Amino acid sequence: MTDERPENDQVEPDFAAAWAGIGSSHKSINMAITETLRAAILSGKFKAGERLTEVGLAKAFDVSRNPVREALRVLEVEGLVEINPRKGARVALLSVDEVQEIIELRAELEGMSAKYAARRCSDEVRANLRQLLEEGNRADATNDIEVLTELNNTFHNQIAVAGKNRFLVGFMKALNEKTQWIFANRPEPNMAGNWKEHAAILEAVIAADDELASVLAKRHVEDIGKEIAKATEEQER
Amino acid sequence: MTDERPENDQVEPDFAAAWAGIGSSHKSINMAITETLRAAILSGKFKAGERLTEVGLAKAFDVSRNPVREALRVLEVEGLVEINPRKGARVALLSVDEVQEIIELRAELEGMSAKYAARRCSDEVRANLRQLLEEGNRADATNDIEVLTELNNTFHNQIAVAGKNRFLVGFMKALNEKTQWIFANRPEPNMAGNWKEHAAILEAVIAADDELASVLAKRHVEDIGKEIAKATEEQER
DNA sequence: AAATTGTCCATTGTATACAATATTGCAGTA
DNA sequence: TACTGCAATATTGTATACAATGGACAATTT
Repeated sequence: MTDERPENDQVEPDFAAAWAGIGSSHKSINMAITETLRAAILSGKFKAGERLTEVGLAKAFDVSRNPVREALRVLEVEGLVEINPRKGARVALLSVDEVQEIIELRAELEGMSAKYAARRCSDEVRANLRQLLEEGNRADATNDIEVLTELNNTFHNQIAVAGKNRFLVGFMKALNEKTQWIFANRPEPNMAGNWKEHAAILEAVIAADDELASVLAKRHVEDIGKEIAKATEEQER
Repeated sequence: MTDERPENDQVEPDFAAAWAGIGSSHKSINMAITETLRAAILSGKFKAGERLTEVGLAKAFDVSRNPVREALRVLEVEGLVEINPRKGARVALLSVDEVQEIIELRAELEGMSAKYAARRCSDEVRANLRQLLEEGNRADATNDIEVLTELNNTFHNQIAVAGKNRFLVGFMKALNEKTQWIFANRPEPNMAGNWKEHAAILEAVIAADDELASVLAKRHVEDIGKEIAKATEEQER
């Protein structure tokens, strides 16, 4: 090719503007559909195994089939959709074994994240975690469920990010989404005492006690797994 | 009617034939393109950061842009391609930090896999691992590089599968691919003694010594990381 | 009745067409 | 020279069209 491209072609590192979609780069339809579909699946709006026809979705979104197809391909890679060539797409199914495997892996990764976070978080991140801890304690004291579930999510994300491994963050995000999905397809489990565990982990991370943070985080996810198992059993009856 | 399809209706593993459209009733073009592109990127046929225009690829494959677009979306989720809305796709870049993070995470996951494999592998799997060990030892003794690199790949996969966690297998596959990619973009590192480490891990797994297997596997990947670091340094000069 | 075949319809796979946006090249100006 | 404005071009985003496949079901055969 004649065209030798200069290497300093990087995207402007102004995240805020890019994120807000202010500049020229607004979201394309296929991305919007991907996000909407993902949210719909994770929240249980589509039943597991339900068929997802391209025309059906295209009509629902009032777009052509192409953006829908692209979204489905993406969601397939993410494991939320299952595509059989020339047969179509369905919402993926999670077997009981797979649920266990998700929890098992998440427990390990969450422990790893907490370990790294305890070792690596800067003073600034530490301050953020402290603030998160206090907010959570307040919400827990007043039993503000709404705020608590919100803080629960930010908790897991902050720990992961503080661990400073982008790929670990990505994997954890995927597994967290799947956990959310599992919950959406089961009777609401008992989340009482959940924040107490989060608080203990946060304190360990803030204190830079990597070993304790790791053990607590791992056990925390295993506890979640037990709740899921219990909920699953009850569902079977 | 006129053309009776041959009874041996299996998917022909010969990519050329499938590409020619002979067995086109099974593999769709977008999948074939995804695989071809993935292999091309991982093997370094495309330079990191290189632009991937839809029309360019479509012409190269002699297809329309749609299958190419779908392939690019998939590869983006896998982290091999970077798409900027309305600007196009390029081969993703791995920073030095990201390379380190990949190795760090791979080391942990490989250790985890080995641990699980040692605990869980059935007698049948154990027998397979024994066979793999012997084959590898033979190839190592005769210094058969070709066979060794092949066995290296099967080694990592077998350990992962023996760990009996599908999601762990998936994550490891992604990280292994990225490692392969890293190697493709750097001077060939020194792989001598590589099989020796594999053999030690296999022996530990076969002996159901989970702790040893875990430590050895983790260290093995860390050694690979050191080789990469060394190769990177040399490249900088 | 069971198995087989043929036909229709729903759906996916791919190509083409057009619209929207980004990039490039260049004329004109200070 | 350096720079701005603007047209020309390249490229992506989306819609539509058509071909190919698969499944359901009636008609036919055994």
